[in-house]
Amino acid sequence: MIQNLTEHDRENLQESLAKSGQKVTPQREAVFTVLLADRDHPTVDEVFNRAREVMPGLSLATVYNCLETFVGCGLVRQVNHERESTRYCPNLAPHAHFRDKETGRVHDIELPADVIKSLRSILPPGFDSEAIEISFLGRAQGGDAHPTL
Amino acid sequence: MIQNLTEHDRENLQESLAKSGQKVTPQREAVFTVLLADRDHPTVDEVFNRAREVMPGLSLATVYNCLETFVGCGLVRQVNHERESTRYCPNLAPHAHFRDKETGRVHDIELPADVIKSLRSILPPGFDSEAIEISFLGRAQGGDAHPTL
DNA sequence: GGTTAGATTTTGAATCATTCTAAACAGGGA
DNA sequence: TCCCTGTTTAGAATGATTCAAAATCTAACC
Repeated sequence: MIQNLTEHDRENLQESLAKSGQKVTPQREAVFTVLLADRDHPTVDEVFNRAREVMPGLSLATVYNCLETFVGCGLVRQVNHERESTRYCPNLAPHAHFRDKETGRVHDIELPADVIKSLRSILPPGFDSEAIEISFLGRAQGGDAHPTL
Repeated sequence: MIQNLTEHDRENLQESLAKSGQKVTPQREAVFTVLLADRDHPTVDEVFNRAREVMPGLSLATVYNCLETFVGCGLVRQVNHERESTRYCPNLAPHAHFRDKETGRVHDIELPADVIKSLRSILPPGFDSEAIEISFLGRAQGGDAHPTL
């Protein structure tokens, strides 16, 4: 059941693309819609399959292209775990990831500003960090206690 | 210039392997020696090339095997950045990684216990974490201010 | 309406790190 | 010596991702 984009999301898409001189296309809209529909950090393949349901002619390469474009204009983040397939996450707020060893599912963990600050403070002088990535590996009980948002 | 293992390192190798019922072999010793010689987080290929200098017949598959074995018995850690080749790190103390955007080099950053604790504390109840991975991305000035340990 | 330029999409081939497979090898007991 | 088991080896296979080139689309201009 893939809903259409809300007015707000569509504008967000259109503006973010415009900022880097790019346009909204039906494919990009479809891929973006899929990402927002289920925030379960899908792989490219999962996005591809879901988007196909609504746009059967869509090609895998296009999904790669769209996702790369979105990452480029800051609409989504990549999530990697070791060398497994890259996953995609439309949550823009600063957050860490928790990967469940058993299920492989990735959960978002809110990241308070003071924790970020204390992390940055461990860098010796001369190290300028633009981005921090934090991921936990372990077991999450009661899977849905903290929905995968 | 690849030195031999120190008495201490050799014992460490031998004991760690023994714990999981495995033996020291010339290949494992060579690979381990390479890892300790330059702690610059080499890729498998780099390890392979360095180890070849001292053991010309060594095969790439064996390097993969050795490194996997070492990871399995806790002698080394894998370091991943996005989907680039996996790198290997013989630093066992808890530490974060800082990846220099320009050079691609990875630096170890000491990780104080209290920072680890504050990180663990952001996990909602029900999330049990066994491992945390932290990596910074940015620019490190004066490359060797904090040697790659 | 037709034309052109530029971006976007598509298909299929290519790449590259890693894993797998099956055969050769080594070394320590029986 | 002969097994047994673990290890190494070479090469094939895998799988995610990227690339290349042709096809398509869109918007702007005439």
